Amino acid sequence: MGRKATVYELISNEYARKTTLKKRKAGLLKKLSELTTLCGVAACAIIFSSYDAQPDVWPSKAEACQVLKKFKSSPAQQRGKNMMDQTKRKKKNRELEKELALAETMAGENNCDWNNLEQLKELDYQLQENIKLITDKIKS
Amino acid sequence: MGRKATVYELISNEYARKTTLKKRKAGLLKKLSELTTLCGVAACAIIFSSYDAQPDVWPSKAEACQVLKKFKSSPAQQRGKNMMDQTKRKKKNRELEKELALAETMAGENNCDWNNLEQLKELDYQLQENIKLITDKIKS
DNA sequence: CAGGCTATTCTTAGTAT
DNA sequence: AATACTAAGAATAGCCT
Repeated sequence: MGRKATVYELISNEYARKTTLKKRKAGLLKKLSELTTLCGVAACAIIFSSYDAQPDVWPSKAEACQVLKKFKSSPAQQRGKNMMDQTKRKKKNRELEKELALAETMAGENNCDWNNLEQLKELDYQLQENIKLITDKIKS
Repeated sequence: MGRKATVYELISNEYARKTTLKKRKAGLLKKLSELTTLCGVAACAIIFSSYDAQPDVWPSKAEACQVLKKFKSSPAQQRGKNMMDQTKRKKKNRELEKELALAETMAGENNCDWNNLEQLKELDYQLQENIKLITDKIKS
């Protein structure tokens, strides 16, 4: 009973690996949810597993709404800080390019099958749609 | 010493909130790292906090490389499953549009300041670059 | 294969430096 | 603010059903 010390390498037994993935994925979601609630931040996680064609994306839309409502109801002054920080932020854009490049890394590692490409395109489509939405709101 | 029972709501004290954010962010990163190592999946997390103009993006590029190397070295048959699943996957694309829309949710909740817009644009730029990279690799 | 159990390991709130 | 400590709380590996 109980548990052995965990060895941090790929679990060789497929059933054990799948079970652990399921359990830990749930644990991670809970932690993410707690973090957003306790600290008033917005967060998401994406997991590309071999078992599902589509990545698991968290949080659910409903949870995201809840998190962002709380974010909105927090003192406006706090959120305002970021907007006053644009100059400093712009200077960081070049560094950001390097940091944000998860997808680039995937490409660099030759992990370039159609599945990944489609996922990237889908993400890009979503992003562009939302950029439009936000731009329209700011204009109006 | 030790700890009290945790109440899962926004921590009112700013210092405590910031400290908890730091600790739990580190814990989450560790969990994410363990998950990818133990289960052979690729994963990332993004946290938009009020304290930093830019979101924290995980894993680091170095860690992503390591994860994806392991992913590559896993049996090709397993990765191949996804590629045979394209038809089913395409049917899921409409559902995916709803699931992936974290950014859309942010827009829908009127959380539409320039900071978010710039972040989305930056992400989109990265995605488009990587779509180009992958497309080129597939063509060649 | 999914769900429950529990000993054990792991995480972390509060505190001190 | 960053780091270290530690007891109490939380997550989970291996089992069992």
